[in-house]
Formats: sequence, structure tokens, C-alpha cells
Amino acid sequence: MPELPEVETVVRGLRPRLEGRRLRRVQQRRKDLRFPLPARFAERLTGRRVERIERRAKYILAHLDGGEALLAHLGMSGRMLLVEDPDEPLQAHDHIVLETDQGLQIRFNDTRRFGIMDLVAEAELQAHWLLKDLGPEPLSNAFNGPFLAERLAGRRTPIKAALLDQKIVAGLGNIYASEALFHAGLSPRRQAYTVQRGRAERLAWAIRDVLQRAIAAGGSSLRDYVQADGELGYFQHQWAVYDREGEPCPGCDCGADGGPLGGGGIRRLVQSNRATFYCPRRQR
DNA sequence: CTACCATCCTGGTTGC
DNA sequence: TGCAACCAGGATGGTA
Repeated sequence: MPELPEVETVVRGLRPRLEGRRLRRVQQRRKDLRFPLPARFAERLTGRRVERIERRAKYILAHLDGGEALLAHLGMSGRMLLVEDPDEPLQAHDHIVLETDQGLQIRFNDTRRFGIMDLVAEAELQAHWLLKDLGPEPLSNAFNGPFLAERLAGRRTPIKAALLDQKIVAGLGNIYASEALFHAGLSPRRQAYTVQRGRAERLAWAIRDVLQRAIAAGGSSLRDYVQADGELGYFQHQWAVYDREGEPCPGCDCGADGGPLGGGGIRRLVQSNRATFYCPRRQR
């Protein structure tokens, strides 16, 4: 599930339990996730103190003493489970277990194994191949209407696809891309280069707003997804269009029959092999 | 550049 | 009920 708000929620859950703690035991239960884990992964983590945890786009960065950082990505199904009792049996797909000097375990569980972990020297972090091309943080001051307009200029790809491009904005995924376009009143099919000036301003604002509201709600929980602290986010109840095909969108009579634009409510379409949801009345 | 597709993997849901 | 097809929050890489 993890897009920016979910990763931010996980980071906030991990911080109080991990920052300042030393890793006394690390288990690596398979040699790879999406990519091979680095050489001597568990040994290099064991005994290290976690100085600070931060989020960059959908990545989790745990800065360690000794000059390295643990880089983690949750992929599609990755979860960080906090387990108080180290004797609790491991579950299927628990791939990595970090145990702190207080006896708390953080179990990285990832059924589909699209997740990533790597150990990177601090000095090489900026240039890391997974991080170096990322666009700006959408919640930072660097991200605004004029910036977005400039990045979209000349691009013939649909705006929905452009929003999923992590080089343009870092951290949006399939759910929040649909949601942001709805709130900005822009059709997902619109060519990216036509989003300029006022439209870019509205879209940048909608992106920030939807991400901030999702973070405030603790992210969106699907199926059994649980945050690091065991709580369930509830932003999925505030989705305006995502996964709501056929329902009327909020504050619009698009569900009603008739009218020049027809009815039937929220529509689903496939772009770049991904589902997009939108309201044909409110989004142009 | 861009569009499209396959790919990595598992498991839940849908439809016949 | 059984089973196969389809679908899923990400992201890359190859091809045309």
C-alpha cells in the first residue's frame, strides 16, 4: 500500500522505538528481496546504534553510527511489524528481523517481495542509484505550481502517468495520483504539458493537501495492512474516487442518469496498465 | 522523448 | 465447490 503518507506513518511509528537504540541481533532469513541484500548484511547492522530515521519519497532511511545508513523500501506489500516478545513465532514472509537492546523486534514482512533493503555509506547516499533521480518532496517548499508546470512542460504523456513518475514528484503512487487529480478538477487523460499556470497551481495544491490529510489520518489501510505501531490508518474512508467505480463522487450528481455528460458516477480506466478513477463531470 | 508491455512475487477475489 | 483468470499500493527496463 505504501505511498508517501503510509511510509511517513511507518517512519513516525518507528522513530520512538528505534532512534537512539542499538541493534543487538539481526536475522536475515533470505538472501534477497527485490534485489540481493548487500554482503554481510546482518553483521554490518549488528551492534550499530540507530541515530535518526527519515523518509525520502517512499524510502525509509535509518542513519546508523559507524557511517552507514539502512535504506528500505516497502514495495507493494512490505510492512514493519513491532513485536514485543522475541519468542513470538515468525510468520510467513518475515524476511528481516531487527532486535533492539530493549528487546523489541522490528520484523520486515513482505509477501510479494517487491521491497528493497540496502546498506549505504553516508557519503554515497545522495548519489545512490535509487535516490539520485528522485524529484522534490511534494511537502517541501521546493514543490509548487511553477515548479510543477516547468517539469510538465513539453511532456505528451497523460498527466496521471506523469504524476507516477518519481522524477517529477517523489512519493505519489496510484491512489493519491487519482485523488489529487480529482481535487484539482483535472482529467487523468489530459496531456501533461497542458497543465500550466492556474492548473499547475491547483494541482500542486491538491497534491500537498491530499498528502497532508492522508498523513493526518495515519495513511490508508487496505486489507490487513497495519502500521508500525499496530494502528490502522483510516484515510481510505476519505477517498473521493479511488476504488469507487460507479459511485457518485463527493458533492456531485454524477451518479444520476441523464444530463449532457451522462451518469453512472465515478469511472475506472486503465492507463499504463494501472487503474485510474475519476469523475468525468468534475475533471476536464 | 514517448507508449506500451513484461517482469519481479504471492495471495485474495471473481467468474465460469 | 473447484479451478483458472484476474487483480493489487511499486518501479525498472526493453522495445518500437
